[in-house]
Amino acid sequence: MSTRALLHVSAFSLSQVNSQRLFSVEYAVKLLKKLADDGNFKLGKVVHALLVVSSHASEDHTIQNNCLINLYSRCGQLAVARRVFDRLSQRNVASWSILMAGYLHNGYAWEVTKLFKDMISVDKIFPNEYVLSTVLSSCSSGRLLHEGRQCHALVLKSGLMFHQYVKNALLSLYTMSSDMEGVLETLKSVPGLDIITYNSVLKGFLDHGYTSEALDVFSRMLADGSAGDSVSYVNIFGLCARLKDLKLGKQVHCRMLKSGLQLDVFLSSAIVDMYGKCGEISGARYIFDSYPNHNVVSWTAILAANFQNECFEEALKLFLRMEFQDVVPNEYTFAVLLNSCAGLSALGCGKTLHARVEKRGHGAFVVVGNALINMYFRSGHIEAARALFSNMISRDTVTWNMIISGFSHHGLGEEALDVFQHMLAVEEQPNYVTFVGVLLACGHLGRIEEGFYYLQHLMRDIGLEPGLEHYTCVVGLLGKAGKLDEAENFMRSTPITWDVVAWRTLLNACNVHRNYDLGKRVAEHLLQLNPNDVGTYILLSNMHAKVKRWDGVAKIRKLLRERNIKKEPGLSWTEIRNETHVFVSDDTQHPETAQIHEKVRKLLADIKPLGYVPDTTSVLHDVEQEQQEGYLSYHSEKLAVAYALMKTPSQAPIHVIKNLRICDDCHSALKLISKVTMRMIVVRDVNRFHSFQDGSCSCADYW
DNA sequence: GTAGGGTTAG
Repeated sequence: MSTRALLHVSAFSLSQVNSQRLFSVEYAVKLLKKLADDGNFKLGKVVHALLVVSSHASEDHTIQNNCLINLYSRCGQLAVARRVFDRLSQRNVASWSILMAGYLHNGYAWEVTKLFKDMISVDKIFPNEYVLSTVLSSCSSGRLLHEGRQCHALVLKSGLMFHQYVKNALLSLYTMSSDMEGVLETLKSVPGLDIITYNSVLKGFLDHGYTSEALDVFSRMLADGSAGDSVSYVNIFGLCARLKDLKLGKQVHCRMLKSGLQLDVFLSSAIVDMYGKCGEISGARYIFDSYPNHNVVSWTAILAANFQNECFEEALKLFLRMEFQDVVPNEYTFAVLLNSCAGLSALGCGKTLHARVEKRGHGAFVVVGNALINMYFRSGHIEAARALFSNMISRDTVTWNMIISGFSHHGLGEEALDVFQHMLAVEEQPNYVTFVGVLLACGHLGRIEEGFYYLQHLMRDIGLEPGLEHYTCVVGLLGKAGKLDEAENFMRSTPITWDVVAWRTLLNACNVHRNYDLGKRVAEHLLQLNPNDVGTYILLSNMHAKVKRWDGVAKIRKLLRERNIKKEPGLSWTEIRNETHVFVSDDTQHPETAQIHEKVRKLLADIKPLGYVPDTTSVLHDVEQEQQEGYLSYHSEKLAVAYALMKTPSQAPIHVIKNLRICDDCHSALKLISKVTMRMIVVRDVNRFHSFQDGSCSCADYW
C-alpha cells in the first residue's frame, strides 16, 4: 500500500471513529514502516502527532515505539530517535537493535559499541542475530578491531555463527582487518553461502588484490548453481578492468548475456568501465548506447572510457550531451573533463571548467585539484600549477607525483627534487610512479649517483621493487651524461625484458652524442623488434647525417620508399582566443596560408644573422617534397609559432603542442626566434616540454 | 518492529 493510501485510510478512521480509536496499532506500524523506508520525515512527524493526540503513543506499545525510533533514525534525525528511546518505559532487544542500526547508518560506529555494552549490563539482554550483525558491521565500518574480536568471541558463544547476516558481517570484519586468510578459512568451514556472502567476499578479495582468489570465488559461485546477480557481475567486471584483461572481460560479458541478466545502471557503468580500461572504446560505447537510464556515474564512466583511450575531444563533446540531458556533473566528472583538456593542452576549455569547479565548490576535492594541476602543467602553465599545489587543502600521493613529474617534464629538475624532499619530510609515502618522476629529474640534472641511490637503496628501503620504467630512466640518465657504454652495460646486466622505449632511449643518446657504432647496433636490434618502426629509421638517418654518412641516409630513404613506410604526419596546434588552430607540415589548408608562410620566411631571415643555418639533414620526410627548396620552413611547429606571433599581443607567451618529437632544425630556429621576438615559446612535444626563452631552451638541448 | 553486497578520476 502506498503512503498516501495508508494515510487516506488513517484520515478516514480519524473522521469516522472517535479520537480514542484513531487507528489500530497494526495500521500505525505499517504506516510508520513505509514512512521510514521512504525517509519521509514530514509525514512521519504528522503521524507521530496523530498518535500522540489519540493517546496511542502510550508506553505499552513497544512495537509501535520501535517503529518511531526507526522512522527518525532513518530520516537522519538521530537526536529525536534517541529521545523517543530514552523515554521508553519498556524496551526490548529490537528497540536496542533499531537504535544501534540508526547510529551505524548515521556514521557513529563507536556509539553502537557503547549502546551494546549498556544493553548487556543495564538491561541484561543477550544479543540476538540482529544485534550481533549490527554491532559487527559497526566494528568494521569504525575500524574497531579490538571490539570486533570480542564480538567474534560472542558470536562463537552464541552459536549464531551459521546465521547468514552474522556470518556476512563477520566476513566483512575479517576483510576490513585485511585478514584474508580468516576469510578463506571461514569459506572452507562454513557451508551454505548465499549471494550476499559471495558478493561481499568477492569484493573483499578484490579490494585486497587477491585476484585469483576472487576469480575462484566467482567460479565456485557459478558451480554452486548460483547464477550471480548484477552485484556479482559489477565486481567481476571491476576485476577485469583492474587486470586490463580484455579477453577475460569478454568471457564474463558472454556469461552475463547467457544468464539473461538485464543491464542496470550499476552494471552498465561497470561494463563501460571495463571496456574503457581494457582499451576497447567501441565496446564501451556500444554498452553505453544500449542502456537508456543513465545517471552521473554512468555518464562519467563513458567520459572516462573516452579519456583513457585518448578520445579527448569526444569526451568533451559527450559532456555537452550529458548537460543537455540535465545530468548534473560531480567532482569525478570534472576530473575526467579536466584531464581530457590536459590531453589536448586545451587551456581555454580547462580554464572555463576551472571557473565552474570553483563556483560549484568542487575545488576542494583532491581528484579535482590533481586534475587542475595536470591540466595547467600539460598546457605549459607551470606557475598556475604551482600555485594550485600550494593552496591545496588536502593532497594525496597522486598530487605529489603530479607536481614532481610535471616539473621534471618541464626540465625543472631542482624543483622536482625539492618537492620530493618535501614529500618525504611530511611523511607522504612515495610510490612506483613517484620514482619515475624523481629519476627523470635526476636525468635532467645529470645526477647519476643520486639516481642510483634512489633506485638501489631508497626504493628497496620503502619496499618498492624497481620496474622497467625506472630502469629506462636510468638508461636515459647514463645516456644523457654521455656514459653510453655504461648505459649499454647496464641494459645487458639488468635481468629484465627491455622494450622498444628503452632501446630507443639508448639510441637517442647515441644520436645526441654521435656514437655511430653503438647507435648502429642498437638500431639494428630495434629493427629486429619491429622492422617497420619509423621512429628508429628517423633516428638512424639523423645519426648518419650528423656524421655526414650521406650514403647511409640515402639507403634508409630508399628502404622506406621500397617498404612504403610513411611517417605519421607532423601536427602542431595552438590556442588563440579560445580557438584551436591546427597546422600540418605541408599545410596549405589554413585560410591565411600565404601570410603565415611570409611570416615564417621573415622570421628565418631575422635569425640568420644570429647564426641560424637551415639544417636539411635533421628530418626525414617524404623524399620528393624534401628535395624542394625551402621545404623545412613549412614544418608544422614553425607555422604554428609564426601564426601565434601574428595573432597575439607582443608580450604574450606562445604555447604550441605537437604530436611528434621536435626536430633539430625547428629546435634551433625556435631558440633564436624566442630571442629576436623577445617572446617565451613553450612547445609540448610527445615526450616533454621545451620552453624557449632568450635564445635557449629548458631542455638544455637534450631531448 | 530491527541486520548484509554494487558503478565514475590519476
